[in-house]
Amino acid sequence: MIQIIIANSSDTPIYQQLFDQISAQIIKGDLIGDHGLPPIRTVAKELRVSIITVKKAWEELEREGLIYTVVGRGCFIVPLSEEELLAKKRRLASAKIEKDISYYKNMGLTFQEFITLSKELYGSDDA
Amino acid sequence: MIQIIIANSSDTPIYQQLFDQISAQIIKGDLIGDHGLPPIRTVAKELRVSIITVKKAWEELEREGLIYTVVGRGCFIVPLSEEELLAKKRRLASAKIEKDISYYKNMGLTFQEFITLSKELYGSDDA
DNA sequence: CTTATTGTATCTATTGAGTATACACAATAT
DNA sequence: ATATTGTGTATACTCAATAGATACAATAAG
Repeated sequence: MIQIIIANSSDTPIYQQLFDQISAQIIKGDLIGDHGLPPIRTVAKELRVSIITVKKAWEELEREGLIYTVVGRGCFIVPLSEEELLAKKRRLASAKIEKDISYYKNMGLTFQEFITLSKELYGSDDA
Repeated sequence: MIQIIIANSSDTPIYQQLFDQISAQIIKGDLIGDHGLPPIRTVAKELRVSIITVKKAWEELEREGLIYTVVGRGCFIVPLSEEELLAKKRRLASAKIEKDISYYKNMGLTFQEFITLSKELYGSDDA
């Protein structure tokens, strides 16, 4: 089942929060393919959010090839192999990392400095 | 002299673009301390932008301790030692990296994956 | 075929951020 | 005094995000 937490205080738009959290869960394999998502009306109601907002998030998910839609039936998670999930993850991550890095480079941060800071801040998963 | 390029097409607010570019130039040492910035009216006029927008950017720069203001005289770059500049750079970078990383972690990206992708995308300054 | 369910489309409306213009005020320099 | 520069504020415009409501389209279930 999908788990979503909306932070109205956040400066991140609600539809973006939805996309981020659901795409993360799909990519992590927490939401298995073929599994159906709840009707957007239901999601909107439970989260006390506009249908439009949910729709917007779902559209992005579909654009990323993570869900598909059948009018009259509902929205479903695209069944993806482990390999495909990994590719999706890399794709989403790369898009963001690329943008972030251009910012770091502009401020004159060298790769070494970047790595050093990242290591400190990543919370030591490993290395 | 300050060099600024405004991209109206960008989704980044103008005042943010101003802050980013000027703070970067200060931190890199391109703008030397004690040096005065042009009057905000002048900057606004040359960039064809509202004074309010420039003001907003300048306020952030002041908040970061990069410039200081004297009413009636103008705005000036805070003279900082190499060491202090480096500290500022780390501070600004860390703030952003920390936010970015929380996003990567949420999408289930391990530190190793993150490093691998970063290495590919940083454009090989070094290693 | 009828009815319920679900996604789609659209209209109207509100809120807030970002931005612009203009004018008056405060502090400093000459 | 006068010019220059920063500050403050009032007004206004645009756009993204969001909400509420209603009608339509496709599918499912009976």
